[in-house]
Amino acid sequence: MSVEAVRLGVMRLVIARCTVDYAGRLSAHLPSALRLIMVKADGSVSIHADDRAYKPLNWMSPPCSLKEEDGTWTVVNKAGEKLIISIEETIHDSSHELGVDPGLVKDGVEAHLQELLADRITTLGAGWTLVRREYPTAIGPVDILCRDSDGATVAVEIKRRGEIDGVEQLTRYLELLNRDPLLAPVRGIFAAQEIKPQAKVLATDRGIGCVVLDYDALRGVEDDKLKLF
Amino acid sequence: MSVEAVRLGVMRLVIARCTVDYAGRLSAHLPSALRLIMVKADGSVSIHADDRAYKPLNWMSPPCSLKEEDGTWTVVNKAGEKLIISIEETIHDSSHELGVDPGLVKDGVEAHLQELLADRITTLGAGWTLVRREYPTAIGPVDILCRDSDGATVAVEIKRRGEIDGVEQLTRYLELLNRDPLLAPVRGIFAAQEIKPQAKVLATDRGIGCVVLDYDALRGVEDDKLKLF
DNA sequence: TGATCTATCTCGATA
DNA sequence: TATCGAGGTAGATCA
Repeated sequence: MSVEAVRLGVMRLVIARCTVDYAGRLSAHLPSALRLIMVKADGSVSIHADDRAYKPLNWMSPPCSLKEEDGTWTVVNKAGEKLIISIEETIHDSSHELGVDPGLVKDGVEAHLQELLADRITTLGAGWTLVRREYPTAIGPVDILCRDSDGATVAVEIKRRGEIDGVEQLTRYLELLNRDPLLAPVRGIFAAQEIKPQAKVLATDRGIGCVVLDYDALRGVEDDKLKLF
Repeated sequence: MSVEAVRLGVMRLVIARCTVDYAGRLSAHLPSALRLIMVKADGSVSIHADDRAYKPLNWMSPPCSLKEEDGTWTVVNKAGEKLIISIEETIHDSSHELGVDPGLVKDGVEAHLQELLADRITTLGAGWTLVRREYPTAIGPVDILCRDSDGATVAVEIKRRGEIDGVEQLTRYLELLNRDPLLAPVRGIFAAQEIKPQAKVLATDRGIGCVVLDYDALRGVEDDKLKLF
């Protein structure tokens, strides 16, 4: 296997005493200390201290290129951001071929909530009917457009966590939809797994209804429904 | 050194073929593959594939506890979130004592922008004067309150990147401030290093002025000023 | 402890 | 390519 292939195909783990400077969207400096330097197969570089699971102390996202010279590593990307690592002492240096990761399978995000609620629109009220999901408007799609038991139009904004900007977003949709004589009057429902107090106050103040969604209950209803067939 | 001290004091790097399941705020599953498992001194655990510098495939933030049993690692936190790692084959396993990191020194964030602009408020217009930074209101502090050359009150909202929710925020401040007869009429300025088109459209539509800040120029002015003394 | 806000946010979808 | 929105956002700050 060529050197190039090796450089592109492995994860390299270096434990070293180093200083690091980042110059890009901001300037940042790390004083000398022992850290983990991780170079991945895609060329990305990250520097970890011995705490925090998620965020590296410093990093450079791919695509970027690494030049190694006399214990000074220079990582640059297309935008001209620069990460300079000065290695003072290397404690450990190993490389490992991992191959391509099959990737993550997720469940329980907003898109799924939208599907579930659209399929079970009567959760919002008996006799309610779905007009459509992702109802298009000039300023973006409304999550769900439906009609209540009286045939009045209702716009539903769905969030996993309901905060103030979600209410603002729905307010803009309602303003726009209410200009359409075929739809008006349109009222709003703000639906989320969790609604922050400030968001609830603002929504209520604007005549927007709030609904807290129970993901497991919605899914349970779905499962029950599936069992019937 | 006791076993407990070792477990608490080192970073452990394991390269292993594993499957991972996370159950918590959502459910997620990683099929079998070779990955890096990193256990840090604070007890946090992260799982990395051989790409992307910043974000792990899966993780558990501290504080959390790890139980190791028959190749099954179970990481739980106080909220009841769970990360289950099933190790099938271990390729590498090393531990390294790093010590406490001295931490990152940063420059160029929003707080600094606010200081700079407050110190150089005439950047917004000749004859403008600062009333105060972090002007308190019932719904939170206004970044900068100042007066233009005619003595009219101006509220300034500062962001590094100006997006639509920043305009909404300033709008709420203006609505409130304009109820105060000692201040009214108050107009708004939306100031940011970069203003997104949608934010600019919304601001303009609401009679809010937009100013793009040049961080280096602001700092340069400061530096020049400092040189005079 | 809870609420709010920033971030070198990252990352993906989309126009 | 630029923009927009979601995220197991995480992490910090302040009440």
